Amino acid sequence: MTRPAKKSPERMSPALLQGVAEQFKALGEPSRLLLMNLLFDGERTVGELVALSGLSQANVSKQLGVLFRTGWVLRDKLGLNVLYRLADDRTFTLCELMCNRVREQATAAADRLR
Amino acid sequence: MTRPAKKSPERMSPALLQGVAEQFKALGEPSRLLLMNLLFDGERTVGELVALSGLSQANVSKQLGVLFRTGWVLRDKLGLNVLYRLADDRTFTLCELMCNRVREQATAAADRLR
DNA sequence: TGACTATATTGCCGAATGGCGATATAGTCT
DNA sequence: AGACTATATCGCCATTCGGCAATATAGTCA
Repeated sequence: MTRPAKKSPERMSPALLQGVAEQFKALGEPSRLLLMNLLFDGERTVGELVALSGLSQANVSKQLGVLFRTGWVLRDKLGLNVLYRLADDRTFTLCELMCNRVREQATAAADRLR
Repeated sequence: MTRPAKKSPERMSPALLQGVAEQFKALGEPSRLLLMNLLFDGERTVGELVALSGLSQANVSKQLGVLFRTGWVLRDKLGLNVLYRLADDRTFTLCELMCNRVREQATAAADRLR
């Protein structure tokens, strides 16, 4: 091995690797991302999210469950309703980062076709 | 609806939603995350990644293909070898963000058990 | 109490996906 | 050319997972 080969910054433990992967995976689904995006506006009940998203009630409830278990959203019971809201400020940073990436890739792909 | 209900900042288009989801999904797998982590040290050939990761050659090649197609890594042929390297500086920011999240969740969970 | 409403859960199915062994491809060396 | 090496791809299997219809749960109201 004659190439530079920087010194390792820090090897991620298998457990951390698994944990981080779960976080990413939770956001790696358009339906869940849509729900997160709707929650950018503020807290919403499940019913509101069903109406706004066009997804089925069962599906919305299921995907919210995933987001809740992975710690991306919080919930409060309010009478019959359940209010969901974003749990982490970093959500905005994250999504902006990814959106920029996707947009850059799109323009790069467009340039490649010229 | 009597709750605040902020004005929508911006609705993500279905295409953007899909694109962002693909980005997240690509990182939502421990094996791929491990490869990315190994590439933090600098560029590596497939063979080196196989040795360092403990994954099979076929699997490493496959997962690198996913990371390449989603734009997370770049590759250069060098004789018989193929050198892979990270394609996006944001990778570091992203992983740090997620790692912090996971660590916070772990300590929070630990506190909850006291 | 019983009727009603909002949400969660269950069972199911089809599609997508990670991993493996085997094989194909492409580049190197003599 | 032929032997060899590094990487990519293929076919397969087992598992995971999104979505749906139906049902269960829990809270409200009269």
